[in-house]
Amino acid sequence: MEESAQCEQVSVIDELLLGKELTKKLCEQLFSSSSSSSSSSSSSCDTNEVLIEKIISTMEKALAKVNCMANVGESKAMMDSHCSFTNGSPKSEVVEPEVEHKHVSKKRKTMPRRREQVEVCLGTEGNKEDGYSWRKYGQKDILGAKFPRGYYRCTYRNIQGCLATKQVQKSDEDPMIYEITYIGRHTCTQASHLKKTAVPPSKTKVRIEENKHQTNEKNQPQQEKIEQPPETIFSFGSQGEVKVEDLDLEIFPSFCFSSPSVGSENEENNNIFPHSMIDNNLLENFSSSFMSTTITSESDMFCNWESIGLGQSVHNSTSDITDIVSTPTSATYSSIMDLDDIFLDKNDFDTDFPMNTRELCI
DNA sequence: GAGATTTGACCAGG
DNA sequence: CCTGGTCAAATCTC
Repeated sequence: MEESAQCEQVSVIDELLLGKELTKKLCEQLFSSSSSSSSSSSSSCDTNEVLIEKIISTMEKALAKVNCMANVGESKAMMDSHCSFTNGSPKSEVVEPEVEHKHVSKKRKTMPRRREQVEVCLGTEGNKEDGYSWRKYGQKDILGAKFPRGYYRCTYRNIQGCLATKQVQKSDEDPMIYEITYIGRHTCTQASHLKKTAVPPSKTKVRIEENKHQTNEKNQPQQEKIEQPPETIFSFGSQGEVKVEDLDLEIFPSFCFSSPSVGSENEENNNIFPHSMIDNNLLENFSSSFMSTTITSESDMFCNWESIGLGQSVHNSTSDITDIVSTPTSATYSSIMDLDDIFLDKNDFDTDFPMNTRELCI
């Protein structure tokens, strides 16, 4: 029994390593093809798609094995407690509002939920840059942190029972950076509304900065609080980063964008990114799939994944993603929670994943 | 006056 | 017992 489990584990690792290699290959291909000529992607696209299919296939195999192992092994308990989502089984979804209310727990920490963390460099308090309306309900000095952490919940919590919350904390290193941790998903109407209208918050102008050279162009999404001069900036790359972390699930430890493109206004976004950030096509894909997105199955996840890193060259169905976005969270990925240890190493992504959004998305 | 924010107290996990 | 997360009364803003 244990031997077979070990064999399975090895084969899973093999699958994942293969996936990693394929991903690298794909990245190299994407990077080189887009940097050489942005318009001649048709030939490489075919190859890319093949690669993508391989990657997806590899991942699905690995996941199937992991699931299999999990069902047999002792990790099942962990899976269950971690809102196991064995392929869409509604049996144990993420703790739903009713459940949370019943226990009236003042600590949400232990509740299984998906977390998203955005680390943006921006000049405002970061309260509404994601387009949702939040209400502050607490502030706490955190041990070891210079700045207090602010606790926000969805404004429509009482009205619509939306339990989305977020925590905003200034970075110790750079006070201009706010670490925002999103907990739970919006179940309120603004979630779906935002997806369609994506009304940018008003007032303060925001622009994307590229390596300290402000690429202030046509798009200047706005923010609500004007505590900053008009120079409110979102930065990416070397100065600032957009970091997405699924703290509980840790599929993608982090992403760093090195050079954002300034694209046309995107109307479709339902996510936690500041509107301005969505100007970037990649971010649209990225955010749609990973930020407020709910991943409901392995295949969904990999669809998302494919839409994230590969930008437009691969992404050919926004409606799919939109559908995914509006799907209830049921965290389908507990079975691969720890995969980043063996596959999605942070450094690998930072260094091996050449996500030059300008290259990819123009 | 309604809604948002502040802030001290409370609660529960580790 | 310490700490983080939440509550809720007081206060502020529009």
